[in-house]
This record gives sequence, structure tokens and C-alpha cells, in this order.
Amino acid sequence: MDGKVVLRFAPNPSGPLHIGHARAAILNQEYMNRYGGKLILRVEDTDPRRVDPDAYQMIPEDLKWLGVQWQEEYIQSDRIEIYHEYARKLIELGEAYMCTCPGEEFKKLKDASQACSCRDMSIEDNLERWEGMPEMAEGTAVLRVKTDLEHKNPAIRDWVAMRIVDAEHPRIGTKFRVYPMMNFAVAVDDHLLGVTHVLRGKDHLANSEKQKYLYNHFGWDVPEFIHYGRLKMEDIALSTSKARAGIEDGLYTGWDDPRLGTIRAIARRGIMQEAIRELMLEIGVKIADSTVSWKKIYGLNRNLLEESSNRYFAVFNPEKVVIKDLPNSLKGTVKRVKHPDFPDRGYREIPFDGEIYLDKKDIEDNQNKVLRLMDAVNIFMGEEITYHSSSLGDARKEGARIVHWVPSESNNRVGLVMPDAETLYGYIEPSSDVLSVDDIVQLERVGFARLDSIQDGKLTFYFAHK
RNA sequence: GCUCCGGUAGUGUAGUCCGGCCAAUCAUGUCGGCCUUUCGAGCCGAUGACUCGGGUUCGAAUCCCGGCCGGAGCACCA
Repeated sequence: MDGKVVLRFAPNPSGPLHIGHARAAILNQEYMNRYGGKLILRVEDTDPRRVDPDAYQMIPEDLKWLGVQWQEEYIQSDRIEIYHEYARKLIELGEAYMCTCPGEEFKKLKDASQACSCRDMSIEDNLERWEGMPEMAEGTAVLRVKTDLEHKNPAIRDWVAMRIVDAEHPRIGTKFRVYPMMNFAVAVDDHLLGVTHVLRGKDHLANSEKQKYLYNHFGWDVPEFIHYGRLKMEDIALSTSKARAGIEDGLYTGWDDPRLGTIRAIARRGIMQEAIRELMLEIGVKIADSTVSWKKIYGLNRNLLEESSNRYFAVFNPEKVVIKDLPNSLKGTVKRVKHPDFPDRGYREIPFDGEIYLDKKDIEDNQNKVLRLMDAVNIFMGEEITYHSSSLGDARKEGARIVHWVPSESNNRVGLVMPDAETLYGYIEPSSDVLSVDDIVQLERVGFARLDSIQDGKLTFYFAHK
């Protein structure tokens, strides 16, 4: 491929971006980087009824999080006049006609490869009807592009270019009543903006075919169409409309609810932009469908987080334990590296006086056994919990489990929101004071988590994965 | 139903156009070992796939035909 490529990412502003959009956006950007050229962001809001005004903000935010940069930006509702202009040109070329047939009737004719009576009207009559279109009632007329009535696929035959919509548009109000259909606006814009390669889902296969007729009518060069397959996300309902309904019903907390497949939900869970990017580059543009498993994402993300995340002790489902007979000499402060592979990052300090919180499960699983408290002492989990020994060697000898702990006096309260939106509560070591929102840490033996908020000294994390 | 398109290990992916170097790549997962004061990481090893049946050919994941399975579209949504 020589020369510059021009690509566009063209979402419908019906909500925030989801993982499926991420694929299109990232792949578009990748092509731009690989071949040199530019990326256009084009918001496709030509159906006033299907616009979520918040999406105009959310889409760029999500793209920025993904690290996708674009050079030009267009909003189709700013360009309605352009579509009108080209609609008129198409009529003048004799390649479009006003159709006032009831939908049912037209479909019947179309399926039988029959022209309707409107198709043969003169260009002059069509222009006259076109001029009158803004005054007509919604649903009473459309502008159709002439294709091939013999086309094997009835869906391709004489498709609709413009229609009447009697609704207020969130951005441009009631200025227009005649709106373009997606296929018309897209093809006109792709040509006018010089798009060379169109990357789209295979659900647009028939649309690409439809659009080719328009390019040919105008004598335009047809861009390269590249179709990719459906992306299914394990355990996730991708559909924006389902998510919206769930949010309205209070089932989900918002667009960034951890159960959703939106970019913002994924980001909130501590998934790195780079992990998503690697995933999308690996999946690529093949037309066969693919199912993405969370384990795959976690694996990619873990490779990134393992190095960057400092370690902390946090105990959930805590149970307080008082160690009997703990020698005073062993009380004091435990120092532990923030990251075992990067001692340069320094140490955390955790006070240890024999009164601690342990995870209930660690207690239950180790009845009548010796348990090693990391970097502290070994304790015996009998009727009473007693001091056993202090060295790591002794713990090894006893085959002791080595567990994390949190001092019962000196700590911060912590919550951990899991992927199913359940929250675990407990305590985190006091050195967590240094953390700020958006930090991603590894809670030792629990997993990676992103600090989502700090309120009244209580830290709330979102769980990423083990 | 009609039109079109797919099907490589658990998952994703390379290879398919231009048949041989593919007893099929890489990643992720899973299992095992070593190491480790995390059930993490690292290192080592293992596991596991060409949808099926015919055909063409000296030779087929790759070409042809058919079956099976799956998907998309069939809107005055995008």
C-alpha cells in the first residue's frame, strides 16, 4: 500500500464506547500509523431519535482513554445541507427519485423486482417533489437511490437515501425535517473527506454494496471496504440499549458499572488501555466472529500490571486475632518491599503488636496448623491462637502457609468492588495512606485492584483480576 | 424463507490468495517442576487444533463439490 491512507472512526452517538468500538478505533489508528495518513472522527447523528446528547462528550473521552488520536472531527448534524445538496444532484443525474408508495406496497414490488410508479417520473417532477418534501408529513415520502431491481439481494434494490423525521434533534433542533439515511450520509462524507479505507463490521456488508451504487452514480472512486466479524465478550451483554435499560432500572450503577462492557467500565476495573490495544491488534480485521475471554484480557493486563503495581496487604472478611504469649521483643514495625522485583521503590512499614486481622478463610483452612504471618511471626491456630516461633525456617519446617495480615489498631477501612458488583469489606495496611485515586496496586494474595475513591479515610478499590 | 459470508488447540491468532520448507506459529489459559516470605512474577516442561465426506494432485489446512455447524443482512436505525 503506497501513499497516505485516510481512515475514519464513525460511531453513532447512542452512548459511550464499548469494547466493540475499541476494536474499530484501535485498528483504524493502527492502519494510520502503519501506512501514514490521518484518522477522522465522525459522529453519525442523522437519526434525531437515536441520539444520546451525553455521547458527544463520552465518545472523545473514551477515545482519549484508549490512546486513539484523530486529526479531524466532524459531526454529521452540522452537514445536513451538504446531504441535501448531493441528494438534489443525484436527482438531477436521474439516479434518484421521490417515492410516495406506502412501505408495504413498495416492498412487495421490490421483492418481485418491479419498479413502482414513482420510479419513472421525470427529473423535473422529481425535483418538484423534492422541493416539497420538507412540507410533507413524516412517512409519506422518501428519496430512493436507483440501483438494480434485478439485484439478487432484494435489500440492495432502490434503497432509501433521505426521509422525513418529525423530531427535535438534540443538537440542531427542528431546523430540518429531511434527514439522510446512514448509507447516503456515509458515502457522501467518505468521498468528500477523502476516505481511502473503510473499516467496518460485517453487519455493513450489504451497506457497502448499496453505497457502491452511489459512488458509481456520482463517478467517484470507491474506497477499500474492509469488514471484520462480530466480537463477542464472554459474560457481557454488549448492547448499548440493554445497558441503558439496566441503568434506568437501577440494575446497573451507571455506564461504568463493572458488569458492563463499556470502555469506561473496563477502565474503572483497572484494565490498561495497552491491554485492550494488544488484544485488538491480535484479533485484527478478519471477518470470522471471535469471542474474547476475560482470561485473555486478564493475562495481557497482568503482564503490564505485574511490573507497575506496588504491593499492599488488605484483609477482607476480616476476623480479629490476638496472639497469646507473643514476646515483647517481637513487637515493632515490619518492613516489606513495595515490589519484590524492584527494591529501589522502597518499603512499607506495618506496625505489629500481636493484634491483627486475618481473612476468615485463612483461619478456617489452617485449624490446628502453624501459620506464617508474612515478615512477622509464626502462630499456632489451636483453640487459642498462640505464638509459635519467629523464623521463616521454622515456618518451612512446619509446612506453614504464609499469609498476609493487617494490624487491628493501625489500618484503613477498605472496600473492594468485584466484577459482579458485589463489594467485599475489610482493612488495608496503614501505608495505603500514600495511595491516590487511579493507582493500581496488587493486594497480596488477593489480586490487582484500582483505587476508585477515598472517602472519610475509607479506600474503595475495583478488582481487576488475580 | 431469501441473499451473502465464515468454520485452525479452551480462547485468540499465523499460515489459506500463489498446494510441498506445516508431523502447523505465537499469545493467553490449563497442568507439572524449579525458584520465591503472594495462591503473583520469572525460568523449564507438558497439554492441545486444520468442521465432516468426497474429488483433483506425486503431494491439500491451502484448490473443487457436497453435507454439517455458525454468523450477518433482508428498516423511512447506525
